[in-house]
Amino acid sequence: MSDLLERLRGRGWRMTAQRRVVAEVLDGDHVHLTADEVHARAVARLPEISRATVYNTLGEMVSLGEVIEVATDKRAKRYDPNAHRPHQHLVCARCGAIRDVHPSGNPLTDLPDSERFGFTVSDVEVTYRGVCPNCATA
Amino acid sequence: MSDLLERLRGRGWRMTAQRRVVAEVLDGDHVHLTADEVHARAVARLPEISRATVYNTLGEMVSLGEVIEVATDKRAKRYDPNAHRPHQHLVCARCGAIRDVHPSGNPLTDLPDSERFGFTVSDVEVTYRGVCPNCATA
DNA sequence: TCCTACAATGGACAATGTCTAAGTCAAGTG
DNA sequence: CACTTGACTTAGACATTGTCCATTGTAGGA
Repeated sequence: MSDLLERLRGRGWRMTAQRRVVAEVLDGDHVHLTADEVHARAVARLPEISRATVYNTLGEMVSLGEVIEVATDKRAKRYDPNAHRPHQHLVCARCGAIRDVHPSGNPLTDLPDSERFGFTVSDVEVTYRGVCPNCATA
Repeated sequence: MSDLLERLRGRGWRMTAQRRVVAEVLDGDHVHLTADEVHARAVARLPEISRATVYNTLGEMVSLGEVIEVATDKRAKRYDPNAHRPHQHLVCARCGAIRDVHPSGNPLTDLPDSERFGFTVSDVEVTYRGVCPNCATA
């Protein structure tokens, strides 16, 4: 369990009911919700919360570096509260389930200079795809 | 230079003016256009072509395995005609330029069994991010 | 040349995300 | 504790990207 809300408080982030609810529904391990899913869950706790606020709040948490935006599916962006430890993602091609994974080694070193085209490479994002145990038996 | 049009013909794909134009504007190395960009370029050659046709045609080329869908930016999908050789992508964080790159080793082997959660992992997609030479000097 | 199944069209619709103007409130100040 | 102010929230219009469908057109075989 991470502690998204605590991390945000610790940064002197102005706290409101809306922001607290967004942080609460997003927190946890292997959590990768779309903005709409976050909104749906937030509404369950705070019916007046608007879509715009959810989008704004998620965007700010990303800017603060406390939440990561991931593009594991090609439709909506997903939000991952587990920003305190570098990790990659493993996605089920059938049901879309997502797990956080930690590959051995540093994928950055796999890119030789001759393949860098003069870029200053600073980051790498890896998405593994496969079939989860649940879908494999079905 | 790939030869997208030839590959498609070779598969007995029914050829029309629209399909030919889409294949032509998409062909080349380090080409990663969005559907809208493809449409804009196609219209320049064949003004009557509709958006739906471009989407359909791109979707079919992907189904045939002759074009790859990539999600390097988090907005629109991009289409890469270089499907005949496995490769990854290097993206400039400032201008969005995209290069095809070939990391050493197989990224799949970097994921230990203990991190596979019982999945049958079959594929991996890697996006390197950095700043291109052009943007670095500006 | 004619047929017919497949392809293209255009416009409505859907999903996701952004923006704005006006109202509301958290938190520091006195 | 009330006041003030700038930041936050709201609702809904708008923008972008993508999908669907009924109709019209056409590639390619008979």
